[in-house]
Amino acid sequence: MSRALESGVPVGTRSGTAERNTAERILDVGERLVQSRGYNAFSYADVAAELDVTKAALHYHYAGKAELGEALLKRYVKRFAEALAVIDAKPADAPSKLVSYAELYLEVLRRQGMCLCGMLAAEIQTLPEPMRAIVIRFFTDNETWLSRVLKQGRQEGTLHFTGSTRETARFVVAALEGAMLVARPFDDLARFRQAVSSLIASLRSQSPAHR
Amino acid sequence: MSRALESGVPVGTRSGTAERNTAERILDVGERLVQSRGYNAFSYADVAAELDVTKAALHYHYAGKAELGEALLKRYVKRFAEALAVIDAKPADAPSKLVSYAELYLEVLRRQGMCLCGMLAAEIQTLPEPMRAIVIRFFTDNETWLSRVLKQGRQEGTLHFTGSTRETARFVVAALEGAMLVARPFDDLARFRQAVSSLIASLRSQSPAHR
DNA sequence: GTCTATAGGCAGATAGAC
DNA sequence: GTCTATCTGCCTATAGAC
Repeated sequence: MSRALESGVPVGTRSGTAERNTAERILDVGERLVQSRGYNAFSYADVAAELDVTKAALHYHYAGKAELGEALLKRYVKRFAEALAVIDAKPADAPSKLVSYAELYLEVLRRQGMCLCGMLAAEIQTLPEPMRAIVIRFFTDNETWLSRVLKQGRQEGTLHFTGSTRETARFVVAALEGAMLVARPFDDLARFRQAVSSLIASLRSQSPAHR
Repeated sequence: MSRALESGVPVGTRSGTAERNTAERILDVGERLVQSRGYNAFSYADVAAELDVTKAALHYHYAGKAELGEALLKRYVKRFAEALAVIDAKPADAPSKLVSYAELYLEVLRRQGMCLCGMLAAEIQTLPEPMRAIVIRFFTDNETWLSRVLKQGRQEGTLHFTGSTRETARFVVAALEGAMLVARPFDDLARFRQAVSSLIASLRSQSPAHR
């Protein structure tokens, strides 16, 4: 399911001569830069240099930095939702789905990146309003998806937790985002994997009250 | 213990006429700005305007932005360590210590801020090397402290977890940093508190293998 | 210690030619 | 669609007066 998070090339959007839509390639570079350096530490000049075009060309495709940020954020959120749909398509128990879910994050981390929305969450106070709204939406959508998985796990008897499914879903999102955040300074994938193991193990274990 | 994280005024460092050391007040403002906006989104001009001095005055106290960043980071780490010492000073069971620990984060969040090192972790790729080293040190020190608390909890029988204490300590740090990160876009303290509840509840519950 | 003044660079953005 | 040229503004930083 990691495919869905990579830079897909929809055949129907190929232009006549260009190898790829410039608009799309701008998003690719911008997304990677924001994920590695942050929204406030990347510039039109960075993107332009990497694509070997001028800043003016970027402004043709995206009016300003705010619009570019909004566009790449929208695409990221859409792709993430598609990745979740892929997980849903295949029947699996709840713990397996959680592992698949964590692997989406792992794929991003592998490319030295932070979850785009996790990065933007840190910078939230400096973002244009439209971007803020999408970041918030990303988290609530993830919580909703996880709530369903957790509910399934509770019914299956494969997962055990004391709080509500919504509350626990929020905890899962927080734990994974935090695991990425902390793993990056150490440049250590193992740190992230261990955190995922601890998280899933804690959701498999049972409360003393239930014994 | 939240006191230790606020702007203390060491009496011995008062100057003759000034109400406070300017150097210290610069750190206060800089710290708050980095915690709310990030290292890359705050400037000497911001700090100068807030203190009603010129940028040149700031350069007298801290040669450049990198030195200012390093100084406020060092102070933050030192204060955090002091706060942990305060928790240690009073005998308490492991779960209580975890609650006290989480309250350190809550105090920061109350002021609309992100954990300074969590914020800098997001921006890690753009930071000067000396700052990176201190951020990493912050996390390892926290893990070491938490490892002791978790070990205590295991011995007391108040905490249960399958992985090693070090591994679980890393999970706790990740979960708390992530809970702050995600709570901020929602501007919702309750979100953070719920995540803490879920975390501590999951550490109190027992693995099926132990039943 | 703090100021004024200024340097030099890069940011985001626009006009208009091709 | 992409370019050159340019604008305005803010950034970090420094020199030198007080």
